[in-house]
Amino acid sequence: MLPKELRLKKRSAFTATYKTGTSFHQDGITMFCGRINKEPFPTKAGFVVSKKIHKRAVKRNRIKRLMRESYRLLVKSSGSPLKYMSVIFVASAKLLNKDFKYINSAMTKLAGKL
RNA sequence: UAAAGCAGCCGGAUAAUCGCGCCUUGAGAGGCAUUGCUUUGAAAGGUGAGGAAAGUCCGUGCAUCCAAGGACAGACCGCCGGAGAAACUCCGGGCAGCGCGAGCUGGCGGAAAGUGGCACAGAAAAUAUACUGCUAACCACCCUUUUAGGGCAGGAGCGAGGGUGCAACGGUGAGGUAAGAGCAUCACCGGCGGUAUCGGAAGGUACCGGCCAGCUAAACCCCGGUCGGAUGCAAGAUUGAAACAGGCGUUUGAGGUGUCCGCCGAUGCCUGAAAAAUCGCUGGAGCUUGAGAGCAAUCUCAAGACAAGAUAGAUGAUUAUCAGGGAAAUAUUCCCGAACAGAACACGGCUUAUGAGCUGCUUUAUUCU
RNA sequence: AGCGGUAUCGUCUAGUGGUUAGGACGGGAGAUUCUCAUUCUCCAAACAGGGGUUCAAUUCCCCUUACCGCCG
Repeated sequence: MLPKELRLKKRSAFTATYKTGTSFHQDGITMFCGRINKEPFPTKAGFVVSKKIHKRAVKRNRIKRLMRESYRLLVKSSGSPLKYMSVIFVASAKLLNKDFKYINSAMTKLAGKL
């Protein structure tokens, strides 16, 4: 789990990030990026796993937690990215029953764009 | 030994590193200000998903609004007794069905108040005798003949047979008769009613009676019982700056309260939204242990502990060892290390999903003593 | 989290205790034409799954599954 200041929380912030439109895709994870950051605040991150992916909450939570843990380790090793104001990671059905290593490699590739 | 039945338990453990939510203590820093208030908060300690948290199928509490009156409608329940706040809940008993048995299952009032339905087949599907059919005892008729014999189904009698169908107006056997029939005949069985008796009741048992009443109420309905209604914690309360919405006086066309009577609604004057924060929010019809009452559900008493409370939503990631399981195989090696599944106001049930096992009691079969 | 609704041929739908489950579009075959279109004839194709009530269930009742909606 991330500390509070690195989490994207408000609904308005989510819709604003989606509107900006820059997005990247890698191995079942889609990354939406918000506006370019003008001040050196750390990027806020949000994680989305839709109900369409799986009906059961346990499996959705598992994907979400793995993505979050991977992002946390990246922040810990290389510092918080500063380029964008916000970033959202959206999972697809491809990630069902995948382990930490698979998701971590995908997240690392995406983080290279930050 | 094998196969079953019932009741119950468990829902992994330990350690290391890196993290998150909440609570307590709170170094330090900032602001107001003058030794108090407030904001932020390093670090430490504590604590952090379930037996179903699920489905939302029932029932409660809690909250707001409407109404607080009457009648009707409506919804739900339905063998008896008990438990429970209540329940499409639980326990015990009865009855019916299933099973060799231990046991299991049951939405289990009324079809003799009324209405409706019962396709196809069948004579007929509910007022049975319209059809087919049986009968020459009786009346009528005919023939032979003489005190009777024969014919004839017109009258009359009969409800037995009619292959159908889920179902045919009690069943089987005997007696009886012209032919027959529950036929004021008989035996056994089924159903109905009465009496006696056992039981707290549902109901059981015995005897007697007349002689029969199809199925369907998860069709309408009847009987008995219960129920203020609506909305649901995104209920709702408080704080909160500006565009825009709510509260108080006058009148009856449309609208609302399940419907009707009855009651609120439309027009003029005064105060406040959304986002956000705090509360609601977890100490409870609760949990554990022991004693007592009861066949049991459950209740009573005593002691003890309380430790999720998030809000884009924490309870995680990686690694090692062990319990445990599987395979090879024999002093070891390899693999797995789970299944169903994640709190969102709380509780009582029901239903559905679920891995590897363990414990106790009981039944049946086989073998041995 | 809470509260509702729907499910019928490939698609859109009708039916509501006894039906050969009807229709339209689409598909296939044939006829008409020199060929195609149009038109005509014929054919195939469905009651979401499981259990119960009933003589009989797409229909009535219960459970499950899938989909959709409301509420900020």
